[in-house]
Amino acid sequence: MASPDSVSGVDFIREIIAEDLKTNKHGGKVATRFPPEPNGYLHIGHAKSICLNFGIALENKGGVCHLRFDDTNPCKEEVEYIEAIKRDVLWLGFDWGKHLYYTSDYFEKLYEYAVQLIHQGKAYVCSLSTDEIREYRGTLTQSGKDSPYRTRSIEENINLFKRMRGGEFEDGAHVLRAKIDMASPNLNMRDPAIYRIRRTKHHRTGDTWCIYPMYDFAHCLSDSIEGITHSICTTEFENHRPLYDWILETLDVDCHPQQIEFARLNLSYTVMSKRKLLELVEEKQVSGWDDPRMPTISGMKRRGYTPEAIRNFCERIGVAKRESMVDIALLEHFVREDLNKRALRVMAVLHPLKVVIDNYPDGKEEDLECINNPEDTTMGTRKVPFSKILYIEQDDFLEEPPKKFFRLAPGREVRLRYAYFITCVSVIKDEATGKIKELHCTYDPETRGGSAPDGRKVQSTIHWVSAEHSIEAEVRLYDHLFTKADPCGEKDEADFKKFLNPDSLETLTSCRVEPCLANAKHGSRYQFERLGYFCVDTGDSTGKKLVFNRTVTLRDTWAKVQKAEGT
RNA sequence: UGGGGAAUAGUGUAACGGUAGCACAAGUGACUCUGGAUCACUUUGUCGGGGUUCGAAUCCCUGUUCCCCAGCCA
Repeated sequence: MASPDSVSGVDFIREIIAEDLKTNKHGGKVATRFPPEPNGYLHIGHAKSICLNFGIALENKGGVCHLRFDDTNPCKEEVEYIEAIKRDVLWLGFDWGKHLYYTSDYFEKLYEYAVQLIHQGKAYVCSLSTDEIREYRGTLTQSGKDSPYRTRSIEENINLFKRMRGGEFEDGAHVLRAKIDMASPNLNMRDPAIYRIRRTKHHRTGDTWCIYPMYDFAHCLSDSIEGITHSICTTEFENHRPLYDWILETLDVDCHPQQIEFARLNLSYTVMSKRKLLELVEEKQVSGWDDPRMPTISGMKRRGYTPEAIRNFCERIGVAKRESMVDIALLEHFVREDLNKRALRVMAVLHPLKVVIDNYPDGKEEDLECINNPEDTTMGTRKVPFSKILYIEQDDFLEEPPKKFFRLAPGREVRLRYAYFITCVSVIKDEATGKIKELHCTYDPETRGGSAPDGRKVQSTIHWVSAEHSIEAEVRLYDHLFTKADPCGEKDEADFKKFLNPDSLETLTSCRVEPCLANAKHGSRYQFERLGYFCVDTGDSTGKKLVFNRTVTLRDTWAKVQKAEGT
């Protein structure tokens, strides 16, 4: 029996938060955080987390969400990533306001906490080597054994820890460990390392430090310092929660946030780990982190996806604990849904086929009125030039049309969108190859604008551009990055690259687009009628050479028919 | 018997002892100057086995499967 005020239909995390609010657990406050490590670009999986954390803050009165860079490992982190991450979060539509933090800002405090732990007899300096520590840790089924350094006196530990900070030791010589339980069935509790020596320049603190806190130590305390109420992370950290809680309890801090774990997002036909994505970037399998085929936020942005579409997607997939694989078709659905409402329609011919209108006067040209967006008439109309010689799509003509093919064929009449009805009268082929070179058609002057006064119907409407007036453009067609829905499903982790899709990028260099596109701005999005959504590439498009990225195709029932017939 | 999680249409996610719902995908039809969009309709599901109950996806027992953990990564 559901109580009338029970929260239902929301995810389990929001349910917990609503309950906490009701019981006044955190004094009515809601503070979340998004804590990326600046060691790579953000991807759609991060978008899920961003929407969750910032979304929760937005939904609750007085709620806040901090952006905190978890920069505790100077070996892997770079400022370039920090800037990229900030840009991507903003682009997605979220704002941390004044709440921008860095774990490195807490290094001094964290050091003091570590000293306090030593004083409490709850941490010690261990001088075992990495290999020895591993040996002493035991295995999943066998308990570990105590380090011989576990019994060092507090004074000795303090002295050693100070000298670690002072730079007296080489990397790896010592490590500070929490003194918990080497027999714990949870390996994270077997005296985890909390500080290690790294004589590496940090991108923010420079050479100030040569010891750096580990994630487990830094994260919970950073949350606590910032007054976070709900620390939301992914399920692989579930095993770390006892340690998270142990540190905050042992140190007796005022603020003890609740860690809650949810399942990370997996998307079909792509990979979702910064390590793997970095590998693709470094091996030049893609042009960079913002390659439009990448599942990164910057890649999707360059591809033409909108923040709204991504947010809608994140909302729709929900939040739960079970491992799952979301169909990339769902993401594409939200992209289409959003773009359908807002994208300007234009005509573009990707694979041009020359068409001569035999009975159209030489040298004549006229401007025909076209609707910019039938979904939104406030977007108005534009004039598109028409003339005797046109280009249509090669796919829109078949010399021997199968039964369900409605487009142009010898003797058949179709409509040129917003223009005239035309009838194909002859086909000119290359004598050597047999390839169709051009079509000759006649037009019906009575059908100007696209409708016939006698009311006769045509089976289809095709798009076109005027040969003389259209401009050349390069168009990049993208397909899934991988050929396999789950490229990481193999036994061998490294095998994912076997499934890289060799056809994920097809570059078309002789496309013809409407003249109105001559001054199209970087990133602006269009629907090329009957083809899909495209945007002006921000990287390579110039005034001299227009470059478009295909964001996503239109739903294509003809393609479906063809597939069903096995052609 | 290492420990920690999770199992609901093809996919994802609701239902918190009371009609298994929603979205995508798939299919059918209507409409259409985009084979687009839109609209209507349809197919498909509670991991297995026991039990409690008038009634179980939900509670109990039991089995199975999948994921995570042996970094001085996060």
